[in-house]
Amino acid sequence: MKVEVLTNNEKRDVQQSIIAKLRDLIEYKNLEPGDKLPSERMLSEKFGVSRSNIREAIQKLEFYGILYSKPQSGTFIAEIGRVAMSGMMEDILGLEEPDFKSLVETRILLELKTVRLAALRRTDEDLEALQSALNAYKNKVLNKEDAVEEDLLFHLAIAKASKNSSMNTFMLIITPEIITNFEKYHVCDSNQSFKGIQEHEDIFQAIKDQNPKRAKEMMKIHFSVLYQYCYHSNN
Amino acid sequence: MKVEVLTNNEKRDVQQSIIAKLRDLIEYKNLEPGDKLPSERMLSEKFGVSRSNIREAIQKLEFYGILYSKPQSGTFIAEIGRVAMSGMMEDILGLEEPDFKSLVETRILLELKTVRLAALRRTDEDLEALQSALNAYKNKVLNKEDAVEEDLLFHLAIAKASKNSSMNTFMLIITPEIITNFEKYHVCDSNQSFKGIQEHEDIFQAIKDQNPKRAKEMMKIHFSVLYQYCYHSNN
DNA sequence: CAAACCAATCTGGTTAACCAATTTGGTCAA
DNA sequence: TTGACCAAATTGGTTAACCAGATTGGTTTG
Repeated sequence: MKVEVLTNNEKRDVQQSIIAKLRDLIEYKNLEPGDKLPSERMLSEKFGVSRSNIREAIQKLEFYGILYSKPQSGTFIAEIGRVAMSGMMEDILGLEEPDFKSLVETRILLELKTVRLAALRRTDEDLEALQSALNAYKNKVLNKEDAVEEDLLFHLAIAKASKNSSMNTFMLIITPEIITNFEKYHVCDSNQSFKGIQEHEDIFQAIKDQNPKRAKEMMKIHFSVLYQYCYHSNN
Repeated sequence: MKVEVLTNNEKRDVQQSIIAKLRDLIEYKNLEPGDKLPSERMLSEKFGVSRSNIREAIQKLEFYGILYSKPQSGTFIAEIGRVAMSGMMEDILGLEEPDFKSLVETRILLELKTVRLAALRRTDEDLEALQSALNAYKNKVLNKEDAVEEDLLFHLAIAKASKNSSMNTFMLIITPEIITNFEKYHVCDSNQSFKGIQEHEDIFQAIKDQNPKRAKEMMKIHFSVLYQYCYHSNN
């Protein structure tokens, strides 16, 4: 068979079309929660794509909890109901790549919460991790070096101390995108300033004092520059 | 070669150990951003695991933006710096499966924001989608049928109207988990009540009126039961 | 007649073979 | 000496073959 190399975008389109076909199939066959999907081989033949493509599409739907696979048995529709499944598939198909504004907006939302939770729930261990992350950041800034990474690790340490694994995961997901865009748009320049040190120390102190309100307040100040960028830029 | 069938947990452990080994390798070899990783074949031999396992681990690190693969060329370390990379890998290794409390906490946080953004940014199209989701929900409740799915789709429609693709994605990620747990712990019983209809209509009206403050307020009321469950239960 | 049993078949998961684009090291001509 | 050029090796991606467990339909046995 002719093998062709696809770009990432083409690959995504193929996957999206498979998901759409799966949705149609489920609708057409009136498959209900718990029902078994046709085998991967059959689907690959029916849709005219490779089994790998089918598997990847199924894995994506498994990630969103819509399907689940049992080894040596089959792939099944999760117990979330036909209506919800159909609607969710539609949403997944309509998902766009997040733009920078969405990322920043989400980061601010998450961090104003994680810092509050961290102040409430931090253990002494968390405090040590935060302290060392803060020190690493300070050293870099005082040496006038680029400190974006250390800045970021401090914020991730806060997410970890929040004891909320969902938010922690989401922070990890958006973080690299944020870094890339920061470097692209040179948003981070202000973070190299000495002002950042004081803000970070204020946040750390509030978490140490277990003062959630002040922690959130200090984080808000820390984000004020970002806020402006997010809501007054044309990007 | 002997083929063995692994459980999901065993598979996860293998992947985690590969990620840890990759971290050690990068540390040991002092690989920097932009550097090329050894080839998949070499790594699979070095670590004593199959190439598939290596590929999956690499794909996970690609998902978090730590690595990137160029076809017919190699896998490279992303431009996020050694320190950030090492720290993020550590965080990824330490990630736990989200507990129900984390999920609910995150959902509330997200939805109080998306409903506000939806009120600010909704188009007439969004309004139509919201209206039809609301109608589907009302019909189900009035027929005394289970309406968890329709409830959920209404909330997803709000996320979509918020025009923030990150939050929309995150809502889609946590939604199935939430449903599953709702059914397990029977949290949703209250949603079948007629009270839910009024609350949903209030939220819808606030979005229609483009009144973000009221929209958030109404959502808060809608979540008050959930709030209690989240912060006063022992689970 | 029902239940236990068994072999053929089907399934998702895994491994191995293959493909084409890219690197790379060396060669040869200008 | 240098730069264009080429063929062989390397690489991630893709396809095909294979594996062991699960399912299933029919058969046998009590």
